[in-house]
Amino acid sequence: MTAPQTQGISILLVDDHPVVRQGYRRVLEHQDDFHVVAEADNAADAYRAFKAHAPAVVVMDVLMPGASGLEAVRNIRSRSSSTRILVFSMHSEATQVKAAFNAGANGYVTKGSAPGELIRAIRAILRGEQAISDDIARVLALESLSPTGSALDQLGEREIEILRQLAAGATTEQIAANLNLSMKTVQNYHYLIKTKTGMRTDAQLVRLAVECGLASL
Amino acid sequence: MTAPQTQGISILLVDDHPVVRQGYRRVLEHQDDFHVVAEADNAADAYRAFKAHAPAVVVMDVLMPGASGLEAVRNIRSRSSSTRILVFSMHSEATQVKAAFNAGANGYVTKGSAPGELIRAIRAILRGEQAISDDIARVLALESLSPTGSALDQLGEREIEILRQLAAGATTEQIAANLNLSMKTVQNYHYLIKTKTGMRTDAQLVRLAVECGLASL
DNA sequence: TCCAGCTTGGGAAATTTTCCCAACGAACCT
DNA sequence: AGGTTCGTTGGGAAAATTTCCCAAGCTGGA
Repeated sequence: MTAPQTQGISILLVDDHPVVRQGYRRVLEHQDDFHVVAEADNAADAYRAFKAHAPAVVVMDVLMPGASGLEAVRNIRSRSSSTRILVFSMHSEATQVKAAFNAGANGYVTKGSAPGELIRAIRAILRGEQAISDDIARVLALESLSPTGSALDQLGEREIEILRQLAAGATTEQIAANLNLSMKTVQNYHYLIKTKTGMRTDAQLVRLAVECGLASL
Repeated sequence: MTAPQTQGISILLVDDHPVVRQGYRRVLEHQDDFHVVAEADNAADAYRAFKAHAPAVVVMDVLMPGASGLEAVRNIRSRSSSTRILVFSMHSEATQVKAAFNAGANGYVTKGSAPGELIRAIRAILRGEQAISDDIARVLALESLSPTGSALDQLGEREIEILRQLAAGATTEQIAANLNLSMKTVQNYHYLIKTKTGMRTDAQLVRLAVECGLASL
């Protein structure tokens, strides 16, 4: 079940854009000891390819249609704790990065990074380190300086779930039905979420939810 | 001011992600007569590179930080009507595609397209045709079948502007101040927009605005 | 045990939403 | 010209929601 080490480092490459995969494949195979053994363009195929090839490293874009890439990261991590998973993404928000590491990623590199950073990150996670690209490091560093963590830290589980559904477009009535609550309770949560987060309009709440990775689109 | 034809087809490649540019460069230069003469990673540099190299074709990602890529398309088009501009984008929404063509693009290909489609599109626009990738064709075809065009088609200018500001997170009061209207008028627009678009919550309005390219994130 | 914090909801005033309506001007058609 | 449509701007009034205060049950920790 562990990856073969005899002929270099086996890599599974996951991205939904063929051209982007070509770019990464080229960058990766420029390293003599790297070998892309499989590609996938969605989360389900990624998991299948992982089981079939048991690669030493999974390089994955978390932004894919259908099932979330983070879902795939979680699945892979639950199956193998030794596989190194490097996430690359368009996003450099701290919440996105944390979500990736929570899901089991070993590294996080933005798509804007230079090719060399990707290589360095892979070598780092192969040594057992955690790797992030320079721009991510800057974002996280700045965030750690600010007294306010993620806006979600101040919210309870129930509040987060209601914020998620609000951002998804659900009405108060639908949320109440979904969670078996009275509309009154949902209204109170709605208000509480706004005051706690300092958002004044529902539109701002949606943007917050998206920033925090609670909602997409 | 026109591109030299003697040594093949000169191409300017614009994308903010270095690795993505590498992927495209590889695909493009696999064609003997294609030659990438310059790259740029933002709208301003793209315009500068265009003026410096006068490429026959500009291949550009419209989704870039800072100034919109569409802005750059407009600038280039206003300077040269003979330059062929191929837009590629993550998005396949009809409104995005129309916006690109309105800005002066000759073709539109999604990043999810196979490399061959990109090549075909470039050859097509070089012949003076308009080119779109298969998935875009499907989206536009379906849209032309449905009686409802884009959700924005049914909205007036003022309504669109108010929707934009709502989605951006502005309060009724702020919008009224921004547009020199009474709050009552803004409220009426807000309601009218919801009924016209069939959206029930403000969160759904935000999602609609994002889908239509009125707002980001 | 007691406190703190999450969860759940009632109550009531303040505010907004909802839908009705009217008026003005511009564009368009005849 | 005259008429019609449509976008824009707002008033009014009932309905609904938001806002804020309060309380009770529950859980986990000091």
